[in-house]
Amino acid sequence: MSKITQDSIVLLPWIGRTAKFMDLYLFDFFKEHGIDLSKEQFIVLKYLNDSDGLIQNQLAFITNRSKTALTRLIQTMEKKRLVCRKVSRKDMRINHVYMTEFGRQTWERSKPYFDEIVHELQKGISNEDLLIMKKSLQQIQVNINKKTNINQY
Amino acid sequence: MSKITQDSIVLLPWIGRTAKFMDLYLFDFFKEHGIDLSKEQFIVLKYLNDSDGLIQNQLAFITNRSKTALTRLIQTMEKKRLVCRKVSRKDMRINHVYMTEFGRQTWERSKPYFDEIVHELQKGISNEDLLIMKKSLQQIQVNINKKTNINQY
DNA sequence: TTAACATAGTTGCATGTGCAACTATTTTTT
DNA sequence: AAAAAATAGTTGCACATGCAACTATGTTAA
Repeated sequence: MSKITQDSIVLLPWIGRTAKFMDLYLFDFFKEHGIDLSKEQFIVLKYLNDSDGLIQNQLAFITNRSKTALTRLIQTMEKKRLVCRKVSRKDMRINHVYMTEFGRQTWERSKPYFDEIVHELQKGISNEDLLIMKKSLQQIQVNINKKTNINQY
Repeated sequence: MSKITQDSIVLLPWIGRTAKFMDLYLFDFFKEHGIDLSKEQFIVLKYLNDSDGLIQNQLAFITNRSKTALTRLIQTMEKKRLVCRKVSRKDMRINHVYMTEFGRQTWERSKPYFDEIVHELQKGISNEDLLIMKKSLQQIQVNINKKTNINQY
């Protein structure tokens, strides 16, 4: 006689677990093909490819992370020679982030693999369901944002 | 004339972002109510509440993490006096993990808040869509498992 | 029985995350 | 002009994660 309410379905753990698995899979897949790149680093390259020279704050904002996390991410990427930082001459507080030649090459090599994985992981899910899922994920984010501001942008 | 294919919808980043936001929100919500507990720690308490004295390997398996990650997680929780470890007398390689009294209290205090958050975050999503989402997330995990074994269980 | 293998857990190293507090710089206010 | 406030980025601290290599213990095979 148990009543089936909406709350019988608890998505929270499923989403986290799936995200973790996807990240690992992506990382390993890149590695298998000789690309040393995490999902986060890939995303940074993606944005820099669209508009090179973004400042750290902007990058933090559009990639949804704290400025601290971004600082460290860029540090790591700088060590790997994927990007480099340059202080703005107009405002010495600001750092612009640029792709290196190696960064651009890495981006171009990795992009097809990324697309392949996206395709692979979404196999067996109808287009309709994918849309529902995206819509629902957005709804969850709306629900969260109603309550708090996540980052210290 | 762009063809709308299944691949036009790229869920991968959405899932990761949503998961991150949810974790943060949960952590902050607990904190607001005087509970110092991460999502990961909460989940460990959940399993220990169901069957106290699980061994580390089992805990790693059912919580989907590497034994390394679990070792560190338990270390942190031991520092906080949420759990304690006891070496098995039958097999000295094995550690059993037990809830402390404080751990049990913390679990019981946090559970209602967790349920509240689940309810809160899923607001505005129909039961039907939640089911579709769960099914799709499972499908993604199946797709990944077809390719690799994620952890060193 | 001793050598080989298997298992449980830990440690070093690398990655990613956020908050609070801090420095440096620029802008605004008084 | 000097003081106050805002802004960009960094650093210390804490947490979480995985892989490879390692220790200790237990089991199995030669």
